[in-house]
Amino acid sequence: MDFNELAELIFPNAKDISYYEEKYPNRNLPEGAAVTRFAPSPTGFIHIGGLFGSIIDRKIAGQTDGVFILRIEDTDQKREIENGVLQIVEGLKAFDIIPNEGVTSETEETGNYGPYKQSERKDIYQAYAKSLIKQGLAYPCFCTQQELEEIRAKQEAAKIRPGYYGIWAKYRTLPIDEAVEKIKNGEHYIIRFKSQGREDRRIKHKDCIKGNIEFPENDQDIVIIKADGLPTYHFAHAVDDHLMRVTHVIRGDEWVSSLPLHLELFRALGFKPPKYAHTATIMKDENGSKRKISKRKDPEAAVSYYHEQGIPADAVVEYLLNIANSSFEPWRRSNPDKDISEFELQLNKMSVSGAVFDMVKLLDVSKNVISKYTAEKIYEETLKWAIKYDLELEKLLSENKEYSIKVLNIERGKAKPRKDIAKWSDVKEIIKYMYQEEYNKINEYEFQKVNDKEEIKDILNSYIEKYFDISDDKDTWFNKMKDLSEEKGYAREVKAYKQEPEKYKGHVGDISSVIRVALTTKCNTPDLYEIMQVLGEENVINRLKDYINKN
RNA sequence: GGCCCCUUGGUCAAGCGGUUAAGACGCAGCCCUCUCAAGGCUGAAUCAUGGGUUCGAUUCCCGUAGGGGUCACCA
Repeated sequence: MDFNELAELIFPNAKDISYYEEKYPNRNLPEGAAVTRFAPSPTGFIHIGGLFGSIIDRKIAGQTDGVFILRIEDTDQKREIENGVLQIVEGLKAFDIIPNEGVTSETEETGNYGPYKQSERKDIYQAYAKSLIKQGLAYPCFCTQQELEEIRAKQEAAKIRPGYYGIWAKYRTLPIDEAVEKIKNGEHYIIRFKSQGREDRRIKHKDCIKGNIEFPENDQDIVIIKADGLPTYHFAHAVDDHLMRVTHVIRGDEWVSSLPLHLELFRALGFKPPKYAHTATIMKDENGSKRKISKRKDPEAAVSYYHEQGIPADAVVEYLLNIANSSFEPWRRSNPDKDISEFELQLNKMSVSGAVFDMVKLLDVSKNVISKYTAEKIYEETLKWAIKYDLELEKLLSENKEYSIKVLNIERGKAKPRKDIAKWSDVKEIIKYMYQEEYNKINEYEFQKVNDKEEIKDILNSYIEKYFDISDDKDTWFNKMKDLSEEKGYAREVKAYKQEPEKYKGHVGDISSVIRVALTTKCNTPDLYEIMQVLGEENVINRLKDYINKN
């Protein structure tokens, strides 16, 4: 009996690996083109960290004219959820991340290096496992769960490194004949890698982000094929990334500790290892201390949170890009209108330690992103959001499309656009009073400095009678405000008032505030002149008279 | 506990042996022909710690502390 026969017995139908090597040839890509992949498990909605990684993947591939693959790692069937793949595909699409190759829906995919779901690649993994067995680099292990636990218990008692390695690897030296006999007897087994590594030797590696790292060699005989015939992550990683001709493996830094294993696996399989880029974990600040952002504890860990809040996908992407390369922000500043695909991301400029997720900063980024949108776009996006999350707003917007766009256009579309919307859920509060039926519902007027009812009514009456003319241009309009101020004993200029406050009842700002509040109920609004223009002559007069009559 | 990584203001960070230690968010104040959102200006605020090396360390080396990751037939 020899390794060949053992391999045949275990995987009688597996093809020779040369079949796959030919089927998935080297890619014909320009020099320097990067092939990247995002390889999530279909276990739920996309996590902010997953989104972060996929943005990096997309960019690195995109800026080198390479290929970005979406592969599904569904080798743990216990953890799978229904529609898991679709959630990933749609989740990425919402952030405008479209892979060039790989899975495109629950059942479809595109590209010549598939299948892109690991559960459909069983034959491939087995072929490579068989090849390893033939070379004496893998072997069947018949340990039961209980035996494994016993080994661990002994190791713990003796205070030595736990694991399946060296003398603890019970079946690594089992004579082939005995292994064959056990298999023929129907004993359960899995396939382990026969590590050639030694713990007292060290290996060096250069990570694209972390730089030089050094650690002891791997000597664990890890499982490569599980009892269900599917591979473990480590084995699938080596086989898939080799066969898909991936050049850059970009993944979270929880994987760095398995680098020695992966490197050894690539060598044993005769593969050229890819470049690795281990990205720092996004953290959450909790009472002053950092911890990994958690799907369970932190709502903002799930990308669905941003949809619910109405934070535009562009903004989230820009914020994340900011965390990825701090040079993004100055770039954006000097290229306010360029597409982010023109920004060149550098892996070696990425932070090695995890950044605390900063919602306040995200909102600031978002505010800037939105300020560049047209009123039409804001209308469309807000409506889309409202359809899902605020039916009242949805009604308001869809019943008054033209008018709403005018409202949203106040102080917009110029060199210094208004920056008061950070998320779609802000919009309602900001524009509400511009709609008559909503205005009617509000009974609180936020009068501040001038709050005597008779004084207010007097100012409003005079304004309607002597000064208001909707066809005035802005300068004329404002001069009339000043005239009104003067008439009522208020300073024409704020400065004049500040110099001699005892001479006046207030200043022109106080007068405009009275009109502003009567018109909008609010003391803080965008430009009053523009508001009046959008409201129109009739509405302005009605609202002012309404106030006078009601009070 | 073993192994690996990390440590510049409240947060994101630039820096890569000699700097008044950038910038952004946030905060405070002032300015801006009406409030607010902006915008402009100004300000408070940082090199975890102890040893080395060096003429000189935020920067290089070692230790300490703190933080993170990882030690599965999960990825």
